[in-house]
Amino acid sequence: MKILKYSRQRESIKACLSGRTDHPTADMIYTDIREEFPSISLGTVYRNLNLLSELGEVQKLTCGDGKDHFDWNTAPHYHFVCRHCGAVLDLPLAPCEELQHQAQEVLGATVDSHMVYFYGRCAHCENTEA
Amino acid sequence: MKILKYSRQRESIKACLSGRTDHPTADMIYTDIREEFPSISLGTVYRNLNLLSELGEVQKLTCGDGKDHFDWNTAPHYHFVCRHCGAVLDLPLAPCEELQHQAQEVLGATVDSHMVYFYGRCAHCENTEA
DNA sequence: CTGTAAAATAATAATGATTCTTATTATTTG
DNA sequence: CAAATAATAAGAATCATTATTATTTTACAG
Repeated sequence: MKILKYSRQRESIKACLSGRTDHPTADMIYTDIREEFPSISLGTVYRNLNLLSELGEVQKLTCGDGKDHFDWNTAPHYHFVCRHCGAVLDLPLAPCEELQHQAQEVLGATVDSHMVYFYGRCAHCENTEA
Repeated sequence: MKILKYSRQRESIKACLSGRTDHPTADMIYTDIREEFPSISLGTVYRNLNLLSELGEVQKLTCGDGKDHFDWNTAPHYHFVCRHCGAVLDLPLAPCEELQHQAQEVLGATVDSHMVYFYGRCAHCENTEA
């Protein structure tokens, strides 16, 4: 495999992601980082996010809104997606390992991970708008 | 709401989807249907699939491979995605309603559905290639 | 039947997210 | 420091999907 070299841009992406809990998209991270690196390019953000996700330092979420979201927390956990405002929230619930074992049994496949997405209206949207 | 008028193309899309269990993408359905309707357009396939999914006659799956897949079976059930060959399989497991209730409790949100995707290597890939 | 209004279509342009290409810059190492 | 190579910025290219528009179908009333 390829040798990784240090880059300020990659560090900045990591710092950005570790500092937020809102599961930003590549574009949101790009917007954020341009404050510090006005010349960073969106391609760099994408390349590094994919690299980090392959290295297991970051988790990629495909929650169904057409964009990839990124999560600094690589521990298995579930997510909720608000159909109204688009927010992606962490669920303070222990992931069910039993489910994964069941899936493996029933399929005769090797199952190494699973993702759970809940959909609905978040508490905030429930309380503000009709 | 808009009144639906009959269309051979839509019927053909429904027939195609109901006749397969491999959760095809819009493009796969397009390829299939062109045998019967050589002049059908991809936009028509997309428009009808989205229409059917809004009507709840079809389920849209976003399993993380960048394309939407479609499922004739609208009953809640889980899916497995083979990271090697890309196959999307149904899981013969009862979905866990309890999970959804837990999610709702813990979030104070209205949760109306959830999706579960398992990832790994399917039995077929496990047995054929290294 | 025939005319009319609404819906659906084919063709194709447009969009949005993501990936790729290339020339240049930064980091590491001898 | 200088060579080797990874990472970058800029922008072109790609892929999936959605929007536009002129034309064709469908439904239905007279």
